[in-house]
Amino acid sequence: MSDVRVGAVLIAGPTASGKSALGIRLAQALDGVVLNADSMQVYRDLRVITARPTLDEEAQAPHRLYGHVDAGVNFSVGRYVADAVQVLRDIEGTKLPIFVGGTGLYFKALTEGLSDMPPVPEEVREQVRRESEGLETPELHSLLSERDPETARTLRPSDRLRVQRALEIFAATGRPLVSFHGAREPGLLADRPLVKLFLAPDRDELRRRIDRRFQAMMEQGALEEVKALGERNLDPMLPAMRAHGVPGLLAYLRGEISLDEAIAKGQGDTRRYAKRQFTWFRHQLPDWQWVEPERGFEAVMARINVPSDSLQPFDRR
RNA sequence: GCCCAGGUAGCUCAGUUGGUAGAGCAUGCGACUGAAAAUCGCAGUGUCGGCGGUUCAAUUCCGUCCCUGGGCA
Repeated sequence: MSDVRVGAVLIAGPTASGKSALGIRLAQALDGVVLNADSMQVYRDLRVITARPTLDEEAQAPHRLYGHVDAGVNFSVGRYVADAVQVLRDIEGTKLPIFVGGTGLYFKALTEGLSDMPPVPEEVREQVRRESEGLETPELHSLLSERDPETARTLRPSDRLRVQRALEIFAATGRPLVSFHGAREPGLLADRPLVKLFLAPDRDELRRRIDRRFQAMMEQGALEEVKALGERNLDPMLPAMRAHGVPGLLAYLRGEISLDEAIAKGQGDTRRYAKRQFTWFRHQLPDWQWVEPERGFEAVMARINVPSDSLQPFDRR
């Protein structure tokens, strides 16, 4: 019987590819816990608009790292990994971790690790942000060139977010961002046998599903959810405020665009994102197994190779 | 029926004082180390509404027809 040597199952794929349902099914079949690996489904305030599992779905299998963060928090990969460490510690030896999500960077951090960089204090972030206000991105880049030419050379002068991040790290540590690169901490899951699956639906079909799903979200109360979020008057730069659908629906609530335009924007943002997800996984995580979504379950079971009547014991080393 | 304004990339439009055309968006491809559902780079495409005429040369000028929008009747 089962001398299963699987430390974790990782399920990725573009939005609307059926990952969540597969996660639940696998958790039930393998006595596992579904761990979120999606940068937006962590936010408490957003459930409908991020297609986070419903209460009903969460009741069908243990779920962790879903909706555990306030929308006012500037969450990040670093924090995500820290949270994942905790959860993994909790369930170690009792349940099989099944990571499910669409955020490639989170999966990469989990499997390949991040460089050890000190967190940037909030004051420093604020200071850098205040300094960049009103400055064009290329001007920001020249600023970086003066302080940290080494990192500046590696960045496009138009890439505002990365330029800003480099400025923050330099302000916080006095060291070039790139000086931290190279050595990575070992990934949280680095030493375990993993089953890594990317659900790859047909593009045209995916596009249709994305559009349909957005409509369904509207019927399920997406607008009310976004309205409540808007009433918190959070900084529009916060990640949660950027979730697909949120900017458009907020603009609609402010009377700036029509509801149809807001919906079209949400759908378009999601479609373009799905395309980037294909690119990310194809090149950044090339060793993942790509399967059609319908074949996800059997693909995992085949790799795990457990007789279906004795799914219990796992050797997780 | 008459008058006016239009018909150019998948969409919205710019342009060529006559030498076969371009931006944004969309699409495709790509980059990616603490905002990653973010941020950013590259690329393609056109019977320039149809048919005639003038011209060495017409998407551009002329004629005519068709279509769309507005106005008048």
